[in-house]
Amino acid sequence: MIVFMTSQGSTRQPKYQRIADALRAAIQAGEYGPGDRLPGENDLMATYEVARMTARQALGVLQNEGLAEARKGAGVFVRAFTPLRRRGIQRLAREQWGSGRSVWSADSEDRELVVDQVDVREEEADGPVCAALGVPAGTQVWARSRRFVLDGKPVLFAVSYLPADIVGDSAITQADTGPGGTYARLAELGHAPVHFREEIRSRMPSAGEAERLALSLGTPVIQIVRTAFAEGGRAVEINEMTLDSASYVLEYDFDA
Amino acid sequence: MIVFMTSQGSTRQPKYQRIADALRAAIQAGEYGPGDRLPGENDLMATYEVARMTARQALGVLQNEGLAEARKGAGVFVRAFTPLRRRGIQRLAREQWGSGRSVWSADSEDRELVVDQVDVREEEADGPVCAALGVPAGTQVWARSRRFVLDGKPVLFAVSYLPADIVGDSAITQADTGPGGTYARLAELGHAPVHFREEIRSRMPSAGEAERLALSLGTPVIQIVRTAFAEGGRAVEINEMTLDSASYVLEYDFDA
DNA sequence: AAGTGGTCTAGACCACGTA
DNA sequence: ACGTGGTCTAGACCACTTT
Repeated sequence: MIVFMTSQGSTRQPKYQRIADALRAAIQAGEYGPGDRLPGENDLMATYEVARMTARQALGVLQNEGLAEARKGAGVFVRAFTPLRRRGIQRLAREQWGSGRSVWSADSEDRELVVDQVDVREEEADGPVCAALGVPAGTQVWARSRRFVLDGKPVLFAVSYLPADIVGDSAITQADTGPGGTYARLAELGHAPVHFREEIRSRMPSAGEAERLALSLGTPVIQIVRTAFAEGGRAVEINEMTLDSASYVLEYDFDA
Repeated sequence: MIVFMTSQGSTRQPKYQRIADALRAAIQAGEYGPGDRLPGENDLMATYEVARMTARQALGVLQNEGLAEARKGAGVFVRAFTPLRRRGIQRLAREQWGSGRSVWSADSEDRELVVDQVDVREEEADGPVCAALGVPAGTQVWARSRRFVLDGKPVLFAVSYLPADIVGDSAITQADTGPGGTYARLAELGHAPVHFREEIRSRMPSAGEAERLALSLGTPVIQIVRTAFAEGGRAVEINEMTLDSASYVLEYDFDA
């Protein structure tokens, strides 16, 4: 006689969840450390007497939680995390860019940082950018995009928009903006940023974002939209950044 | 003659991805608006001539991206977003809690906010909490946990820890901390917070977190760990918050 | 060459929401 | 009552990595 044991059989949880729970518990108990290989589909099929698709689903749960990572032909492995600390307020202090240092140098001490996929062009601003900059629809802006790769792992990409009428033909229109970066140049042009606003969201990446940041399954992105304001309240830059959430901890320090 | 078309057949993309791409494009083109029902498993099986599991996988992609949401017995629907704006710095200004208002009232103007699952207890602090508070291992702390439900949707839960020796038997040990909340009480006790640090991470929720916040698939959580410092630099509170990323936009305003 | 995960089929029963 | 998504089986071929 065949007993067809559905999920109701002895517990009310689906099998794949119970398998995922067991693996998750083993990871958190330290039985599998960062980088270790987990039991694969075939192991789980044997151990738990389930079909391939069910074992697969269990491993899928852990990947979607960001706990594990599959490598084709090799196995499923426990993920390791070593996030960067991004000090939101200090890194933008006038002393940073005033002294000729890059804002980014504050985030990645003694790690190899490569800037990648640089693109600088003049274009017509779209709706949301116009709204954020407070300029009429169709205004010309300079759009600067680039990607940051740390120790071989892409961690962030960013596009910043500046109204064309204030950047003129300064180094902001070049790939290399020179010492102190965009903000130092804006200061020379008489539009030094005096105030910043950062908006933070988190969501799952689109397929394109996942590829550009080499994200594994179960990794959200953090989106930061920064507006820089000059004296008088005019918005002089919008910077739209997309970060690998596994690579970053954001920090904001402020007084009551 | 049967042509067995594998993923290599005419394109190099898997079928389920092509189906997901088509649906995603239709959503972004506005063919399906927020709340609309997408074609279901049976529709996709017929339209694309695939097996149930393949149609399912395609719909799974959209859910994991946070674009769609399945309702058992009903269908798969396009998700709608209307995030709250949480002004990280202004909401903690002394005037907020100094004037007897709750810090939370700043986030949710004219929406129905319910505080839920309140639990206040004295306990021994664990490792990470001790490190963050700068107290020796095993120190007694008060742990205050609660959940916030906005218009029927849980949006956040938080646990805050305060060293037992400074809260004494003040209202901080009660479910209701009184006008101005914990920070106003700390001020009365001579430990008014003068400085805050917020650390922000994002990741996929555990199963427990997903349930407590009623998160659908493909929704990350944002974790904020706030440390409040009194005059002299002593940490007087750690607040560990877990937010539904679909319900929040964080904002930080500061000067250069 | 052997083993791994990735994709896919063609069935099945279930719990649930809606009509 | 019916259609929906949720779970599950028992096979199969593929591309990939490792040995």
